[in-house]
Amino acid sequence: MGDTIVVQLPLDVTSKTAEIYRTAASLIVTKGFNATSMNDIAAAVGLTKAGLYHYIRGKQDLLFSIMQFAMDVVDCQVLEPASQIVDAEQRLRFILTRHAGMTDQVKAITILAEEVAALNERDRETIIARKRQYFDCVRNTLQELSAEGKLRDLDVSVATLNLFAMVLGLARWYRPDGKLSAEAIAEQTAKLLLEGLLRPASP
Amino acid sequence: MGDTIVVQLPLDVTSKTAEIYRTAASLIVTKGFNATSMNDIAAAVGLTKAGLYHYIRGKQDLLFSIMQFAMDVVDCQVLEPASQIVDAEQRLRFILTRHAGMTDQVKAITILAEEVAALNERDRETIIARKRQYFDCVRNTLQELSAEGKLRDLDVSVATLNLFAMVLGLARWYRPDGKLSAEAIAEQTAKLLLEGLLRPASP
DNA sequence: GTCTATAAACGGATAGAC
DNA sequence: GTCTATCCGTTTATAGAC
Repeated sequence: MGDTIVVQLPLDVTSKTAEIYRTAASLIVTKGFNATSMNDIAAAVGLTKAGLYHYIRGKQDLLFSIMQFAMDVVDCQVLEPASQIVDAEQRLRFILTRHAGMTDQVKAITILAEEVAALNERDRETIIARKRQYFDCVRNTLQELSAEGKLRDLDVSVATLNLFAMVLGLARWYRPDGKLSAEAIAEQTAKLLLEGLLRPASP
Repeated sequence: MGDTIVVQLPLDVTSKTAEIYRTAASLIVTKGFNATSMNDIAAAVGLTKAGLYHYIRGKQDLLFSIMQFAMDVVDCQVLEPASQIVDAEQRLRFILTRHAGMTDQVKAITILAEEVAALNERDRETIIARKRQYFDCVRNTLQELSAEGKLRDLDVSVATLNLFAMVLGLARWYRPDGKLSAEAIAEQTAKLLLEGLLRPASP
């Protein structure tokens, strides 16, 4: 349970572009997309605004790229491994702890949750479709648990949305300098959710 | 349990200013504060930008007023009645259902949670202080429950933050035209949280 | 690749007529 | 109270030199 997450990144982390994405993501998380200017981003990576434009097509495009990157991470770190777990309860446990445990490392996931409104229509559809895959995975898992009689008497869709609200909320208030480690918080959150969702083992 | 919430508003709802607050709040919730221009707000209330300035001092001031209004509602609809409930478990139940049940009516509460960064320093301190009162009320309630042995083995602070994430998240995804009523969703959410937080009754 | 300079548009806010 | 017109700062984005 205390195993380190080895993030197999779907992008060359050493490239300048990747550095720009990471820096921009960090700024956007703290200030919000619209309050973050290209000047801010350029300065943070040690460039002028014009220099920055050598690497990216525009601000909209930058946001979309960051979100695609975040979805890539979710896909290969959570969704793909989860899909290979046959037992629904184990799968849910894995998704919760894995996602919660990633929050301090991959800030871009917060952007995925909060800045969809800033995308243009075409890009928004793409991102929403990818997010829906994640949502459906969790929703189907709860559905399975319900069929197995393991779920409490809850509406599956509402429970899924509630679950996401709590897990995505982590990135908002978590501070690396707090008294609890990211792993400890992830475990606490997973515990609270699992107790709330699952019937107590009876036999 | 199915009783209607009679909102004793701390502001004259019929005034033009109140209409501006409501309209602006609605826009800010969907587009975000920085992406909402004074032009957008003016047009939505049927005025020009200059006309709008007859009613409000500026954009920053508008945001602060909306947040103060939202906190007034929370105070007199949730916090004040809750403080008169002596039993901690009953108090928690009340806070959860009451807050969750308000989400479709008072959109401004979402702004309270998401746009604090857009405030100037002085106003931000005021709002954060008022929010802390709410947070502390819930935190103390969980603390009491813990002392009574009714709480599961959870970190009280983390549990409180998790609780707020889920409850505040409601306003983000709730749609009035969905298949479940606001009350039903509020009940579901409260149930999930209470089962997750409290030990099962043993005797 | 990175810079200076600048275009073009938009934002918040105000002056002053009616 | 509401308007037209305008000021001024900021923003995204580009042109073109080095």
